[in-house]
Amino acid sequence: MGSAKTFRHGQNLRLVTSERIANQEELRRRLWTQRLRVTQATLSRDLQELKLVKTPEGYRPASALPEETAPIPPLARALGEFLLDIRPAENLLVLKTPPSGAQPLAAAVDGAKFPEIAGTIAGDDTVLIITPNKRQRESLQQKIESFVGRPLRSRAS
Amino acid sequence: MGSAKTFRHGQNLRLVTSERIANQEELRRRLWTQRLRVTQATLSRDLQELKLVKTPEGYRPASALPEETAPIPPLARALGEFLLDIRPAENLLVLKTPPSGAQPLAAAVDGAKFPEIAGTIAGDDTVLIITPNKRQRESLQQKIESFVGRPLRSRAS
DNA sequence: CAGGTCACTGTATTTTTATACAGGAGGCTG
DNA sequence: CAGCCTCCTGTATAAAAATACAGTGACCTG
Repeated sequence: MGSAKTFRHGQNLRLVTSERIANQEELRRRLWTQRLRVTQATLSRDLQELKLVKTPEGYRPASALPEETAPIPPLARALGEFLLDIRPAENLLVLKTPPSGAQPLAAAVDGAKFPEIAGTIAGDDTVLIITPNKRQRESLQQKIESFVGRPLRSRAS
Repeated sequence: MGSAKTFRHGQNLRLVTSERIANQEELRRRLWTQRLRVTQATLSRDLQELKLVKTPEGYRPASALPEETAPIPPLARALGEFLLDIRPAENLLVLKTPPSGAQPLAAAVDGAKFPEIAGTIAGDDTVLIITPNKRQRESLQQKIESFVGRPLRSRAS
């Protein structure tokens, strides 16, 4: 079950950026309410891999590191990690992500070079995919949904 | 002897930014070589006061990290402050703002959690709101307009 | 001067985070 | 299939950081 980790990473990112998590134990309890049963040790590793550092105001991305810019994440991985919701709208498809998830997800989607896609626009937590018409949007939506094994939670925003 | 602390703060800052200090104990040892005899507890307090956070690469000023996500302005206030124009377009709603007004306005709109909204994307002076269809856009538009007591005038940007 | 407050710090301890180690699951090769 | 990886994780523990508490000295104020 390799995808559990990436999904959990996405959840870590979402929780940590959306609410104020004081320590790993608290994060563990929040994940617990989502059926995610992991130990503090695992979260310590997760936070390290996500490059999140502890500040008095919670965990923050350790930006401004001269590190290598991550290569475009393969689509499946990016979807697992970032995709929160899919919202169709006529010839458009809106993908919701955790804060700052839109750019990497959009890059991955672009990289996949779907023929249906006319273009994409990424904000902070929203990716807008434009297709020529509703039919093509439906086709694309189906493909994307098939990539995501798990059900998506609709989050009002 | 109140100035000891200030001086030590300066030294902390100098050491921490010029070489890679892995933990408070190491910092304590470096200070020791300068006749500064303090305990780990004091350094813990110092680092907090200096707003230095521990990263895998040593201690860094928290200011180098992404700002605290500003509390989202209540919708009414944000609309009053930023909204210049409302432009409907089929199932889309374009909100114009003064320069750099789009992000805060979009945050406020997001925070209001309108059910009609599939997603928003904010540029610099433009917020694009996507709704599933024209009907919902009309509904949303009406709500937003009702929030704004004053008449809107189109201003070229 | 007595009494009170405040800022600062150390000691001892608790809380939080990191890690050494081992086991399980899956993949690959011969 | 055996043997050998690699990845991921939990348990147990070590390391690091934060803090409760108490003590000290400077500085007021009556």
